[in-house]
Amino acid sequence: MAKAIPSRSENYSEWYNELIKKADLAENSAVRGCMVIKPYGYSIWEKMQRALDDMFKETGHSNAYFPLFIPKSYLSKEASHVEGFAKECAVVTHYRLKNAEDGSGVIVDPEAKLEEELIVRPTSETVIWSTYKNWIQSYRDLPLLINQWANVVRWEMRTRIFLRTAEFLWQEGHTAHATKAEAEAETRQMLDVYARFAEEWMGVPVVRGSKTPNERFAGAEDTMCIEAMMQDGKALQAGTSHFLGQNFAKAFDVQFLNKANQQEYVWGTSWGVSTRLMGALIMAHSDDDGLVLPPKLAPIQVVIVPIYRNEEQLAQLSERILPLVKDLRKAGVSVKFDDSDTNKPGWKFAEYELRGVPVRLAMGMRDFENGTVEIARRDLKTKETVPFDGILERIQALLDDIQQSIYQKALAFRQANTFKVDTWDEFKDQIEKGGFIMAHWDGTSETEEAIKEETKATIRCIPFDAEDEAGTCVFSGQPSARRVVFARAY
RNA sequence: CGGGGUGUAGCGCAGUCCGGUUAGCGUACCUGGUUUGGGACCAGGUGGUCGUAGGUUCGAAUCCUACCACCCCGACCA
Repeated sequence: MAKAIPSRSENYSEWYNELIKKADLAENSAVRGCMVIKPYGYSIWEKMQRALDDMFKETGHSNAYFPLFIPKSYLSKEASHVEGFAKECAVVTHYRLKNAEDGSGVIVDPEAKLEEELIVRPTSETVIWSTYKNWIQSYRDLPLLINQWANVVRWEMRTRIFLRTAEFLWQEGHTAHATKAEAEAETRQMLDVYARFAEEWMGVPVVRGSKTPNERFAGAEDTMCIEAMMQDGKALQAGTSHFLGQNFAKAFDVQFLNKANQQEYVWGTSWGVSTRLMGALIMAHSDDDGLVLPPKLAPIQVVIVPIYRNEEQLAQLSERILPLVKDLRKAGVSVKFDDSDTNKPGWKFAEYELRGVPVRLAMGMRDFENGTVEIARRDLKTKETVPFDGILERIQALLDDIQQSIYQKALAFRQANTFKVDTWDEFKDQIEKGGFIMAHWDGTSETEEAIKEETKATIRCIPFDAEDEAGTCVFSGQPSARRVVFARAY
């Protein structure tokens, strides 16, 4: 058991960290808070990118690229925006190094100070809206529907691999519209895209809703989000979509001439998901034996392990297996035939389980003679011996089944850990046990902050699907019309 | 950024308190042989700026100072 990882119940965060290292997803770098995403982890991210990018294109968006550096002055143009980000910005002040005169190494050349400092983007609203000003003159230029795949930097005090890193990868959509209604519809449309991606691709059920004013994006009029529950009962914000109103249009003077020949400010949205989704994927499904990946995002969907004593046996097995490999690839299934003789079958079984490969086939001489093959599924750790004939169809059906099954399991977990709570004592008691708490809230920031202060729980969102239900605030006793989701969050 | 902990071979660790042969163990890796249906076995080997930089000392992994990174708790955080 050379590569065993700690159990979830023993130490959840150590389990998370070790799993990421052992499954070869990523590692910490020499730079504080920054990570190296390793090939196996990056290929999962690439699959996420591909699926999301397709969905963005289907909804009419185009990709573009804006600069990494933002002039300092841009950041101050939208008041609440700068307030939200100022404390965590990396700043470029010089553009040249030189050798120290005492030979001690390289130093920043004091003569190469920048006239105006550059901010490494924490998000790109400012640089993009300053560009949109030049691109938009008429209602005919709208809507402007743009996405960019990029890295951003936020100088976080406390980092956690994938969940909160100083530099992370993401996509950020930035759109401009002629009307408020259109921008609002876009905000909701992209949130729904994220929810569909989380549920159908990642197998992670999410709650859709709006943030409270306290938790809103700096510069937005409404922030919608999807919230997922991790296996320790904590919430993870998995994606956000912001209705920006005319805030950035006004800050960067982006106006257009409407059909009636009148100048109007445009309406904006922005929306993003990041490599944090990798953290969500890991924490939602994986177990004490390692990663559990949904087939739609698994870099290797099927691994085939031959069990042989000598070259002749391997040749025989290969002759039967290789056509299957070819057929699987033709059917769009990513498959690895691991005929390496560097490790024994037992080692390979454990290794591919650690890496979360959804389906494993094993074939030895016993199967070869019986015309059978052993098929195992990662999520349930079950295996059975089945006829080799028809295995292709069986694999495809099993991949579909696993995709559904891990979603259903995560959904059942969330349902079992979501509680309606009506008294403050009950609230304090339940929050210690974890999970989502559905409770009434009086709608004030004061109450929200007081609850956070006392319990570390935040309002994750005001869910769209909450039913109207008259009640009283769990903290203040004031009247409330519907329940909101409280939880401790990452 | 405050409190606590850690940093020694690719990985996991001992040694540090109380300075003193050539810095050790497990695993991985290499070679040969035997093995192969759940992380094989035997034998022989390779691999170390002891986190970095200074200092104390005849002598530093060990003592002192500063810095860097990681982990846990807090503050901060869309």
